[in-house]
Amino acid sequence: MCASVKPLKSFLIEDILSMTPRTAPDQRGDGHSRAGTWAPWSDSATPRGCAEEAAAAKDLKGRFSPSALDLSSVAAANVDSAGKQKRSRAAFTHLQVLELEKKFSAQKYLSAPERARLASSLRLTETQVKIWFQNRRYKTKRKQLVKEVLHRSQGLPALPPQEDLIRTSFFFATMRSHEYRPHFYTLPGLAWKSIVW
DNA sequence: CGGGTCAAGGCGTATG
DNA sequence: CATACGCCTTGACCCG
Repeated sequence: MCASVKPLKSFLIEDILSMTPRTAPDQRGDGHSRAGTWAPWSDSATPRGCAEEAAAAKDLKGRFSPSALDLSSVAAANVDSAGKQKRSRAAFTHLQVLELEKKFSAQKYLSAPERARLASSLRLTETQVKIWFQNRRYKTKRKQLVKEVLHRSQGLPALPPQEDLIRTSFFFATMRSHEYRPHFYTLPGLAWKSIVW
């Protein structure tokens, strides 16, 4: 597990090695994290597997510098000036995402043993794998919905009424959820500005 | 600086 | 009751 504390822009080895273990990122009161599998430092005081993943980490849509060390499962947070813990956001490596996508294309849901296996092989926590699959399913669903709406707007066959209703309501729920995403809002005539999937 | 992306947070719900 | 899921929403980060 290659963890880091923010600012994430620092990829210096000394920065990373100087980190101290922190509390789990998902000490949440809800079901997302009850597995309690967060143990990035569980079997070593130093990050493991960073070197071999560093190359793969170069990509990540060019977000990180070429010299970036692996930021996978960087479920780290630091403390801001107000003394509050800053929320963290892990950045999975290209390799990890690749494997997750591969698995996802094969199956949309994982059993607990499968999740555990995948998590350990990718050096992620089970919670991270679980959340990734959840987010991935939702993303797929959203894409699919918008695609259908676009198709229909182009005069393709309509869905059966009931299903239609469900999907329409879901669509507008999606619209609501993207209140701050103007590209969802040029709806009349569906002159959508920037749907890029 | 605004907008896009995405991991994670939050809440309601289903299941055993 | 514990756990996982769906459905958003938030917050950190990146890019143009």
